[in-house]
Amino acid sequence: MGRWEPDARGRLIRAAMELYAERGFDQTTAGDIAERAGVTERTFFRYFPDKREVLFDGSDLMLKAAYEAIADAPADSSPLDAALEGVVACGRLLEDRHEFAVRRAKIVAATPSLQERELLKLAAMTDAVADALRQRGVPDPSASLAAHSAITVFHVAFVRWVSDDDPPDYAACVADAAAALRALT
Amino acid sequence: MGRWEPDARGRLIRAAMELYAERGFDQTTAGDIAERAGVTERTFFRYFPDKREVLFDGSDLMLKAAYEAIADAPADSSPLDAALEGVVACGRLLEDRHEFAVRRAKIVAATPSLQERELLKLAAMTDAVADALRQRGVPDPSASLAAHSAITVFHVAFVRWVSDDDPPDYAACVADAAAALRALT
DNA sequence: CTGGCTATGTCAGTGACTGACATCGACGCT
DNA sequence: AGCGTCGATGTCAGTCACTGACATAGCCAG
Repeated sequence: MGRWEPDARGRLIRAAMELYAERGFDQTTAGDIAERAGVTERTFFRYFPDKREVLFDGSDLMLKAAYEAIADAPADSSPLDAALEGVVACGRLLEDRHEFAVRRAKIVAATPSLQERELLKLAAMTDAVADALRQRGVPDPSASLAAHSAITVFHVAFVRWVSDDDPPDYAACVADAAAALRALT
Repeated sequence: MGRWEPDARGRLIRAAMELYAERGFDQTTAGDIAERAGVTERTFFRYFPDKREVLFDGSDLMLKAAYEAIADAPADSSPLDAALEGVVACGRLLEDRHEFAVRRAKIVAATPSLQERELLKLAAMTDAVADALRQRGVPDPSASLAAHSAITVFHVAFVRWVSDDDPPDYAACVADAAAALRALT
């Protein structure tokens, strides 16, 4: 593998999480992270296109999971129900990592620049969900609106899941949020 | 006023729009914008905290407009209806400036980094709407979900308003999107 | 016409990111 | 064992976003 220890990527992610939590995102330089991970700043930027992306490593996995879950949803599901299947599938990727998610969420909440990136990832998920719905024959603007609604549910459920002191499981948060959404209209 | 011509801020905004459209956001330096506006790079950063913000000048006006419209909504409106009043109020700030909005939207669509900022502004609007709803006594998670739904409507309506060749008025786009949203459930 | 206030200019510095090039270490081939 | 290749890393120099400290120019009040 590499020149020294294996898993430079993993070491960089852990080092970044530690440093962002200890002194804050803005007070951490790329060089700091690299040093703690035992590599060079240049190597950091070979693994991650920028300082923020290091906190969003598995996000493309969630995209795929959502897309596939929607493709596999029962043919007679409503657009919103199908989209919510995607959200639930994403949730399964999170269940095991509650503590990690909480630590990460605190860092993101403290830094507008990281919130921007998080919102961009959510927008990418929205697009993926909308595409998956169109693939099932759902026309616009229903596809787009159902996608936005599903991601809203995902978002609201996620916020509750990481901020509640006594964490219910993520699927329950999603179910509650979805029910509350339907109650709105 | 200033040392030379008045309205440095306006000149900077116009210069930035031109340059971003001509060569793209990434190919434009802050110095380029300042030069075209007849000031120094340093002065640019006195008016705007960063290169992106120059495209989001009136966004806090929309925040206030939304908040106040929701506060003034009829007491018996449903949370979602009240939130949509806020969206309609924002729309009134846009009606006159369709051409500007289209040019701006093209620039934003071409640049992920600007999309991030736009999403952050939408998130700020979501928070403002949710606050306004809570002020009316709407409890969470309904306030949050209604706010997200209203901003979804705003967003979907806006995208249609700036991409349709034959632009209907913004209020109509909002009404259509809201109706489609209700039809989802 | 003088002192103060505000918008601007100047300058030096930090840090994110990039491209070009050198080097190291593992692995396969002979 | 010796050799060549290749991918991961290091080194270096450069651009540009952004910031703090300080100088200066026009304006207005007295």
